[in-house]
Amino acid sequence: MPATDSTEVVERVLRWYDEHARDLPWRRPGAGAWGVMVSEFMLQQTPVARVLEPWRVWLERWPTPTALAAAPAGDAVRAWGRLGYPRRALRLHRAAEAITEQHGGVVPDDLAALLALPGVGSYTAAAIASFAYGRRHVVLDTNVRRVLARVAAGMAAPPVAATVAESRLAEEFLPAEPARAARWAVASMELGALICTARSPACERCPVEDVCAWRRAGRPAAEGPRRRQAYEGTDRQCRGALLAVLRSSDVSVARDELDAVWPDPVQRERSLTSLVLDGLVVGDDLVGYALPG
DNA sequence: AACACGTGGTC
DNA sequence: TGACCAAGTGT
Repeated sequence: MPATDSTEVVERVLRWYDEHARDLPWRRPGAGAWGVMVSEFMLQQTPVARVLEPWRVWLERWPTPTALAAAPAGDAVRAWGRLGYPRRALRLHRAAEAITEQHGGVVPDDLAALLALPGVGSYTAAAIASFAYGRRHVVLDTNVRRVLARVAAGMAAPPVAATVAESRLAEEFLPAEPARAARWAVASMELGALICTARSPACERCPVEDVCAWRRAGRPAAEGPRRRQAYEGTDRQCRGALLAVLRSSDVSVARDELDAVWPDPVQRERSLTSLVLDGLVVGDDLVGYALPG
């Protein structure tokens, strides 16, 4: 058992959530499992504020997995807009095809079937099963990892890579009753997103401040600085520049038009090749380049 | 295990 | 002002 009284923490966080939950569109009853799934794809590494509008447009245009599967993959990539990581759009499209062909057009409700879908990893599978279907699963995203690290372990931040200890801890907090477990999953995420934030946590408004191990220890700083990945001048930035050209064009784009947006020819070639390899771009120097039909 | 993979907002 | 951060996945 953790030193922290998990039952008490869960109880208080659920009560806090009752009062402070954001009214996000994918949390409304009408959103459906597909609405939840689309939101989870869009929210991978992307802030809520930037997802709201693309999500609304997406669901209006493709209300079901089957509707999306019937559209060209390029339409999905274009509709993804500037959310970032456009491979997610491609994976979502491929997942919609798989759901259409293998699951009768219905988003699966069990972990194994969800995990088999492209772009669905352990977090997203648990999130869909929990949020859309009320199943009991540990939903361990960056918010929950941070909340548990602080409340129970007294650390400012969770380990860089997820550990079995974290999963075990999360399991101890998970209520036995499925509906309550699902509620805890979304509530603990919300606490991490609104109160127990990475930068400047609002402990004074936290429902579990007085039992938080990190708060009690005087909010000690994190261990070492985490080195982050560079972006400026990388292939990622180059790919983004190339794809931006193709996103904004309805017709095939000539090679020299792509050459104009990135100075280094070697990196440009490498990036374009990787985009084609990913399936985000189709074409060649002869016919030009475009998003996949 | 470590790295690739976009983009934009914040302090 | 640039470094950090945002509901991860795939290799």
